[in-house]
Amino acid sequence: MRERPGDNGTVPTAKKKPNVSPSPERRRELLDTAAEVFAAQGYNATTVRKIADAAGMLAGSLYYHFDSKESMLDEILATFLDELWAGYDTVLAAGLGPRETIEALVTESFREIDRHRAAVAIYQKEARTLATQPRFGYLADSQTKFEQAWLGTLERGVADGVFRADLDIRLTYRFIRDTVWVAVSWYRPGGQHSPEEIARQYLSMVLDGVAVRT
Amino acid sequence: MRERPGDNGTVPTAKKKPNVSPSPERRRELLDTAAEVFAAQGYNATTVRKIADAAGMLAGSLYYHFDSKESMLDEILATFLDELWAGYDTVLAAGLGPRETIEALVTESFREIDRHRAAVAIYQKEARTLATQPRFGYLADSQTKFEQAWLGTLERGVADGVFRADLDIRLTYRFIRDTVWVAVSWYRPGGQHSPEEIARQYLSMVLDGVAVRT
DNA sequence: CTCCTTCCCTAACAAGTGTTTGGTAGGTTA
DNA sequence: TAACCTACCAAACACTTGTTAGGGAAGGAG
Repeated sequence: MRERPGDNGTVPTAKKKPNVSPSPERRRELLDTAAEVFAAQGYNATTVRKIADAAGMLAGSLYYHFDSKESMLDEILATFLDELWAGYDTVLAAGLGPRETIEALVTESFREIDRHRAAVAIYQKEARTLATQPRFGYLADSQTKFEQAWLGTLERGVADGVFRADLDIRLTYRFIRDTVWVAVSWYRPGGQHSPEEIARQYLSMVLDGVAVRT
Repeated sequence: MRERPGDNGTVPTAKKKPNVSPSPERRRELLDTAAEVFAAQGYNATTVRKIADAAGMLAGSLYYHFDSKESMLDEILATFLDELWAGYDTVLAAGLGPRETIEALVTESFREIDRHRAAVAIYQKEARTLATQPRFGYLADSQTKFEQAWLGTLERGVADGVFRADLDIRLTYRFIRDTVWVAVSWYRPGGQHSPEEIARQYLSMVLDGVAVRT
């Protein structure tokens, strides 16, 4: 999906190669709490001291595990997108019909919201501004791939006569995309509806409408 | 709608009563540019120096017109909400049927997005965190009123048999509310679709669905 | 002319920001 | 025991933040 600096072997020109080796498990723990704070307060409003507070340590100690505040955000978003695309690619490779593909993508999306609520919330709030930054270029790449997948499926559905042809298809795309992801603003895991149940009702509204058929 | 400190006559306990009188027109100009920067960068990521840059002046000069950065945000949001509710109340007082009320509310909403794009974008991003702050309590009030208006209309529609009864009505409410307002993330005034045209297509999707009727 | 108001600038302030450096307690290894 | 590694603390750093105080240019009013 993307290249992360430092992932490949020891590069002599690497600026910072820590002479210590923090455990990946602890990193994950800290990233989870950081993601919660980011999601609740917003990235810019979150200070490293707030993250450290939530983790029960001091601000400077975070830099034993991470290069910077930005690299925490980076890792949170990249991890989420990797998992998201693993799910999406599976769906897209299944060779389903247009309607079934849309249904599977929507359901998969709600599962991702359930799994990565904090990361999705951060993505929703910050992606647009971050995508302009070179470091977060993979966000723009993801959006492009996202649009291709959804728009392509919709076009296929129109061609097959299962989706309405009288609608602006880009409008439809943004409509479905947005309706799915904004759910993160109110969805709470462990609520009265499972992700699958929410997906079912969302799909019913999007596909069939909320009005009674006359 | 709300009480703003300093709106009522000269209160002796008022903390800051400027001995100067900046012109309201200039305030509006500055608030418009401030709103653009807030919307583009996010409130917390926006420094007063960036606003001053965009306005062609220095940071300190802003304080001739405004008490604080926060009061700029306050005035931007309050002005927007006042106008929004003027439109909504007109619709709600018109005595329309449920479906027509929803249609009118959605259309009115897109007009507000067209008129107050920046303010709506700020509202979308920051309202949830701001509403907890006492100063921005009117945001929570507005959300309550908002929910009553929309949810009440939907319930009336279900009772009248014009809206489906097999859907979770709160889910439907959030669905419609979100689909309308997230449009601000991509909508640009002067684009190829007028607010009314977008409203028409949105309503067609929400009410009748995107699937072809069989 | 002088006075006054409007509007902005210059220059600084204290608080808070992300980050670095050196140190150290506790456990593991030799 | 000695050497070492992990994970953190304590204290500071350079910088940015919102905000303030005093001053001054421009223009209209008397």
